[in-house]
Amino acid sequence: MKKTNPTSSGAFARSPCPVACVLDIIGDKWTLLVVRDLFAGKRTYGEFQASFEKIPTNILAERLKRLIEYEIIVKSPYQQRPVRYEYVLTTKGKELGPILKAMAQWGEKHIPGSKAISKW
Amino acid sequence: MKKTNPTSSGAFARSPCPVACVLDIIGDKWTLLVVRDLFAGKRTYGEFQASFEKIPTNILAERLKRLIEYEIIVKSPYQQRPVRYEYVLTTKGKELGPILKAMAQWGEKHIPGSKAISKW
DNA sequence: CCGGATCCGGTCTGATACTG
DNA sequence: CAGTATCAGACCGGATCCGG
Repeated sequence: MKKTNPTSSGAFARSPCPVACVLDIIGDKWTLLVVRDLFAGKRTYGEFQASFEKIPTNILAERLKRLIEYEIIVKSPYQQRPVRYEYVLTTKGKELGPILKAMAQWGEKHIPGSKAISKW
Repeated sequence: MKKTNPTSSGAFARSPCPVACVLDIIGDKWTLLVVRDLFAGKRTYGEFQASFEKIPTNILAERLKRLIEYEIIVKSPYQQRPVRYEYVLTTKGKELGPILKAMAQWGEKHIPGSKAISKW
């Protein structure tokens, strides 16, 4: 088993452009939304699912795997019987903050009605 | 005829989160790549197509339309007989610069081998 | 119940061919 | 050169199913 290649990830892997490479990792509708939730303090599968945008469960599971592979988050049990997992941003993951911040600022300025959680 | 709904755009339009709204506009593999090219000085359809990542022609045409709708770029003829068009960033479009810059910085730091064009 | 895996129809992508 | 048309296959998203 090699790839299963979710979200056509890897297409730009050899691009010399860092923007293209980054888009290969986070360039889809859902990934950054999960990262946003992590910045907002959410940590569990259920919390991600409960977000306003209603990410489908299979997509969420896939994106979490991807984020782990890229070492943007780590998964660890925080409770036994029943076992529960939490997802936490790594240092590398936290450094995505400026991207989210830039997006939020652009959105707040150009999309009426949007209001940031200002927690990046 | 209303829909054609490219790239499932509009799904997050009513989200209160600016990040989600922005991802609705630029949250796909190709859109920001075109914007990147614009920042890099490219202006014509052919120049976008010639980029390293080889965007499919139908996708390019669709994304350009979207960017025009969102007033991120404008299209105008710069030559007659034969007529030639150029695409130029609006002020709103240029303000996407910080997002690209943040992505480029993250990419340069975390993806070995990538080198920015440093022109944001 | 919670955290996911699986199934499946419909939509979108992307390669190629075609047109002005 | 600047797109439009076409079409198979990949992917999304909703529903459902399953293990602990």
